[in-house]
Amino acid sequence: MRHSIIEPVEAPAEDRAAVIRDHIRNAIVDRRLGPGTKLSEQEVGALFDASRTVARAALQMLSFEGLVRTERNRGAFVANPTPAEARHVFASRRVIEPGIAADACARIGPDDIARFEAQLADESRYLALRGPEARRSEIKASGDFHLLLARVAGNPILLRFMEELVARSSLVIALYGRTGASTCGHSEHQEIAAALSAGDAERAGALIMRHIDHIEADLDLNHKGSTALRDAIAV
Amino acid sequence: MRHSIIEPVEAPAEDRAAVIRDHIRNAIVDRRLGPGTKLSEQEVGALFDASRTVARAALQMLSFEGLVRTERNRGAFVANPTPAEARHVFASRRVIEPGIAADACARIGPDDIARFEAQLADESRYLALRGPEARRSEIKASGDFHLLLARVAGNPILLRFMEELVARSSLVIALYGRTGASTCGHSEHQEIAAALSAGDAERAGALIMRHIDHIEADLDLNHKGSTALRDAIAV
DNA sequence: TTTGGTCGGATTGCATACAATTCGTTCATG
DNA sequence: CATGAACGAATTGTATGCAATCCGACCAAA
Repeated sequence: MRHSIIEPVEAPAEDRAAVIRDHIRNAIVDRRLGPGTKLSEQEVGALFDASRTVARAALQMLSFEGLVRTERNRGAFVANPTPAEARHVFASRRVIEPGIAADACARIGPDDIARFEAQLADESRYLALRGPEARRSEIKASGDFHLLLARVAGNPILLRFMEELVARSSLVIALYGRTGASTCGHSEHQEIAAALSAGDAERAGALIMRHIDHIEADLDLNHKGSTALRDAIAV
Repeated sequence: MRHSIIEPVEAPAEDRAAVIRDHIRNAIVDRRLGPGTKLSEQEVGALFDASRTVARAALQMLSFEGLVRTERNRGAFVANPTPAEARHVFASRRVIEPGIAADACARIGPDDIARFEAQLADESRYLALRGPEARRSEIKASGDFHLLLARVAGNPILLRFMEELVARSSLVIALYGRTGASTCGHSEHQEIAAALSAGDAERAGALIMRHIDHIEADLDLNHKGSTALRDAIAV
């Protein structure tokens, strides 16, 4: 009944650009769109039955999130992070996530714990499956864990920062990931959730830190940086 | 001569929307545009001799930064942060800035130290002046100190986050600031810079934390939250 | 084969026209 | 006087047209 006053009965003419943005972002995070893929305004618009204006707005949003790189008079492309950018992403996560874990620890409640359990169950399920499709879902779920953590922390600003960082991490892993170290990640997620449930903020922070270390250690961030002239002389 | 290859001789047809965005952002941070001010697309466009399309793009950027709130079919307004949002801003800074200070400590060099000194000198200069004009410059310079810190840290992602947080802080201070506690802030900036120069990351982090505490303590975040029905029943 | 130049298609940047929505005003009614 | 409906001005949401720009194909010359 509590919906009757606030929530409109029908869809409130949702922002179409945001819908397009969400679809494309999911496609990028799920690796259905590889780094470097061209995203033409006309094509995107046609795909969602919208004009270039709306498609352009969606691409602009994605460009703010760092998932899409736009070049003037050339168009928008799925971002192709350099190793340096990849390191920046993880350095940012090292700065932010321990603090988020501490906040989450202070605010976590029974229903949050239930959400964590559901999340971990999802991860286990995907982990059991095989094939590229399952692997994509697994990466997605792994990111969702960190977003759940941020949501529990209860700070919308930090949540938005984490959304950006998690999405960019997916791109980085797609580009530089070596193996399925995500299996190792799952048990770490369990430990983190346990520390949170126990209210041990310090331990949760330390575990998160180690977890990020492990994710980054599984990347191959050397010599892939395309020794192109362009990068060599880049200012 | 090193400019001859990379940098174009003429201005490279800079993005006009970004120019508009920067102007409006400065106006907001400098308090020339107060919270709640309507920013009509037509007016903004006319002011910069551009069409609504470009003005709209600029407003969209500012909306992503949290400086402008857009309501569908109603338009864009300078953000009017609630006390809760204000607390989120400072909570985010508490999470991020100590980490930035640590990174800055690890990378700081002689030229950076010189920049800090120049920055502190600027602050002193504005502090000596009187009048609302001087006070605006003072607030701006105070924010610039934190941005310089983030720039020295060398992580573009965290720098962008800090740009957003500093800008929103200005709004919050404009709304809820009590007195000129910024004077107290200046000596703290000096201490922080000293700790950085000495390479004492731990002390720098602790000082930053206390500094943020002091800034927030000078705010009056109670009972100003407009006990409007709208907020009372907000989901 | 490689280098340099020109042309044409395709795409973006921007301005503008039209449709949809909102809000203040006016006015009729209880 | 208070309430509510209806109208109209103003503003935003969206589509589309035109000019500017870029890129690849093609071709000529060394």
